[in-house]
Amino acid sequence: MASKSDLIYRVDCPSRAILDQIADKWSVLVLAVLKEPRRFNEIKRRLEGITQRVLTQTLRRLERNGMVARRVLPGPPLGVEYSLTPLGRSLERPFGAIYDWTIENMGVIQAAQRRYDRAEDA
Amino acid sequence: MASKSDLIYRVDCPSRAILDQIADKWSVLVLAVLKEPRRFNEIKRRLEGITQRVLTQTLRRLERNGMVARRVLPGPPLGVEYSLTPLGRSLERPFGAIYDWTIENMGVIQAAQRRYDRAEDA
DNA sequence: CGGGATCCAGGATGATACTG
DNA sequence: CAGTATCATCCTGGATCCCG
Repeated sequence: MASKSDLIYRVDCPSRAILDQIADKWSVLVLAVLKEPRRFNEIKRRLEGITQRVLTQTLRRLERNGMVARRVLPGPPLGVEYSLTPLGRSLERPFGAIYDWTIENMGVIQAAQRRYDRAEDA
Repeated sequence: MASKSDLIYRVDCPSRAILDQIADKWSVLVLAVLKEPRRFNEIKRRLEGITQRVLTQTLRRLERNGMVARRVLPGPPLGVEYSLTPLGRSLERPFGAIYDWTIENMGVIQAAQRRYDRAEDA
């Protein structure tokens, strides 16, 4: 009875690789910040807690995936502006839904965590 | 000019902690599998590539966050069934949107990646 | 069947220093 | 300003063995 079709989410499905790329917290937040085009340090300042290294990596990954465009501003002084591509903009809605869900359900989740942790102690 | 409000996504906002909890690929896939209640090894079989350790951790985390319910089946033989709570079910829509987006845009993304990688070589 | 405990290696991360 | 390079560290995940 255990046929091949039991395996719904196969490892070799490209969607799995893509999920790996986008399903992380910083991508959600970076995409949110880039609703308007911004420069590197602008993004960094708005995402309290991110390090320059991780921000660079995240932006590179998003750029490679075609979700973010990188544009060097005619200088000096040096400047680089990041913005959403059409593909990146198409992610705004689903990612926004996640973020909104998070905000809406913060209270419920924190209550659940307290309940769980209390039960653990016993 | 650089006021405190520039900092949209503060580290101390609980939503950031919650995003940490849910924004990973396995949560998306586990929640998808649990559209119907399933037992541990059923889930594991359907999520090709996940190890038992990681699946356990993911389920525990989802349980702690109040998104998944764990129920020990009257045995023997032993059995444990996992199912979505109402909170978990409320995540189906936004997570499903992410998954659908992934499927729809696989081709575009892979093309972008090839383009990027080719440009890198040069 | 459904895990818990342990060990171990590799990748991610933070801090720091340097550069065009 | 917008990164790259390096190093020490930490944490995750894989593999394995065991138990009720």
